[in-house]
Amino acid sequence: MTGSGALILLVEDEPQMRRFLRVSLEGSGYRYLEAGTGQEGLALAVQHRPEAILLDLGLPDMDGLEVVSRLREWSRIPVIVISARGQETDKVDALDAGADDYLTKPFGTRELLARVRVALRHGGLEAAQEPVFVLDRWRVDLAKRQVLMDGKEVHLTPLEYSLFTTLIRHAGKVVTHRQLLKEVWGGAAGAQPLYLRVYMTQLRHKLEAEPSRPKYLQTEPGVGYRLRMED
Amino acid sequence: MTGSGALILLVEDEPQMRRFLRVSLEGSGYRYLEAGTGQEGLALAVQHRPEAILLDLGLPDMDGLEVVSRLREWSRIPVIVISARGQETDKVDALDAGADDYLTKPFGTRELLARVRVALRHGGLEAAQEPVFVLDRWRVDLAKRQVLMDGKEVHLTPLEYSLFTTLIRHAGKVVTHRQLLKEVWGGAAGAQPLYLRVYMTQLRHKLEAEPSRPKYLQTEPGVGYRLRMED
DNA sequence: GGATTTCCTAACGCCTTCTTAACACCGTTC
DNA sequence: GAACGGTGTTAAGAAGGCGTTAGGAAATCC
Repeated sequence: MTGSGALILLVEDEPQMRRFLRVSLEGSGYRYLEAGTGQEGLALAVQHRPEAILLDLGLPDMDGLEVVSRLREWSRIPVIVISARGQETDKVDALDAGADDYLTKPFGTRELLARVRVALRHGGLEAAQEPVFVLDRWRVDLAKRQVLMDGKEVHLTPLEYSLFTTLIRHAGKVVTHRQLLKEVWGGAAGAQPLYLRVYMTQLRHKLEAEPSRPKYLQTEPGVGYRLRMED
Repeated sequence: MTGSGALILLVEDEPQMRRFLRVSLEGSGYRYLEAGTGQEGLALAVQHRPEAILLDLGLPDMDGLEVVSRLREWSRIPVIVISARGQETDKVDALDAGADDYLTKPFGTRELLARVRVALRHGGLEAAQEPVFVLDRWRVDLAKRQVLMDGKEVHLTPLEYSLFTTLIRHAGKVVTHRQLLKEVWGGAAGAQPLYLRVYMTQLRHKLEAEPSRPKYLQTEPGVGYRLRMED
C-alpha cells in the first residue's frame, strides 16, 4: 500500500521544510526529486515525469499559481499544493488553477502521506501501462505473470518462470551462473550449477522450436546463459 | 467552468447543514440529490450515478468509512468527505478507505465549491466504466452485489463474494496468496493459506461447470490464483 | 432463544514441483 | 584416439502444496 517507489517531485525553497518532506517521503519508500525554484521544478517535471508533485506556493522566482498552470499546459500529473497561506481565496485560486489538493502549513506527516496516496491513486489510473516483453513468438506479461507463445499460454513452474524472467531482465547480456543461482534460488547456499542445466533444458523444451538447437536461450560456455535479442 | 448541471449526491443527516449545502450547490448550477442515511446514499448512488458525492461521516445508520468502501467495490465516483472530526487519524482513515478529499467543518462555501470542481475534473477523465463484470456464463453486478450464472442468481457467502470480486478486480493477473489473504480477510493476522484452498473449492463448485477441472478459477501452484479471461 | 447460515479447522490423499542421480554428448588437450 | 571438463537429457524419488470432505464453533437471522 505504501507505494512501491513512486517518484515524487518536491518544489520547495525552505531548507527546513525540504528536510522534513524528504524524510517523510523516503521513509515511506518513495523515490524523491527536489527543486528550489519554479523554473527548476518545471524542468524536472518535463525530464523525469514524476507521478506526483508537492508544490510550495511561496517560491523565489515565480508565483506558484503560474507553475501549476504552466504544468497543466501539457500534463495532468497530480499536484498537491503546500502553503502557509490559509486564506480561502488562496485555496480557491490554486485549485482552480489546476491543483488537485491544498494543504495548509502546519500539517501532519500522516495526513500528507495519505493525500499523496490519493494523488497516486488518481494518476495511476491513466498511466497503467503494463510491462510486456515481446520477442518473436513470445509475449511475456510480467504484471499478469503470463507467458504466451503464438498467443497460446505456456505454463511455467515458479522456478522456470523466475529463471526466464531473470534472463529477460538482462535481455541480450550474459548472466553468469553465480548471478542466476543467486537471483532465482535466492542467495541461500545449496544451489548447484546443475540446477541451471536441468531448468534450461526444460525451458528450451517449453519455449524453443528446436530445443536441441536453441535460437534464443543460449549457452555461454564457462560463463553463463544469455537471452538473445536479434531476430 | 462552473459545471453545467453536474449531478451531486449529498449524504448528510443534519438538516441545517443540508440546507446550507443545497443552497451552495444549486446556486452554482449543479443538479442535486440528497440522502439522510448511508443505506439511502448507496442506493441513490447506484440508481442515479452522480458525478460526485459529498459525504458526512456522522451518519445515523452506518459508519461513513463503510459507506466509502462499499461504494468503492463498484465505483470510482469522487467522494468528498465532510466531517466535524478534524483529527489526523480520521482524515487518514477516510482517505485510505477510498475518499478523494476531506473537509473539516466549519468550512467556507467557496472552498467547498472549488474542491467540488476538482472532483468533477477527476471524474470526467475516467471513462464511466460499467460496474458489471461479464465473462462467459457469468454476470457479476458489483453495485447490486449479485452474481448471475446463465441468468440465474448464484448465492455466495460474504467471504466467497469478497474472494471472487478480488479476483475479478485483478482479472487476468495472478493474485498471490498473501495478497488475497490481505484483501479478503483484511490485513489482520491469523489468516491461513488453508482458507484459500477451502473457499476456492467452494467457489469452483458454485461457479465452474467442472469444479475439479476449473476453466476460469485457476491455480498458479506455489504463487496464488488467477481468474482466466481468455475464452 | 432456537434454527440456519456461515466460518474455521483438521485430516487425508493426490498431484505438481523440486531435487538428485546417472548417463550421453561435445570439444579440447595431450 | 583416449581422457577430461563442461554441458544436455532423462527419469525417479522426495517434499511440499493443493483439493476435498466433514464436523464443530461462531455468527446471524427470524
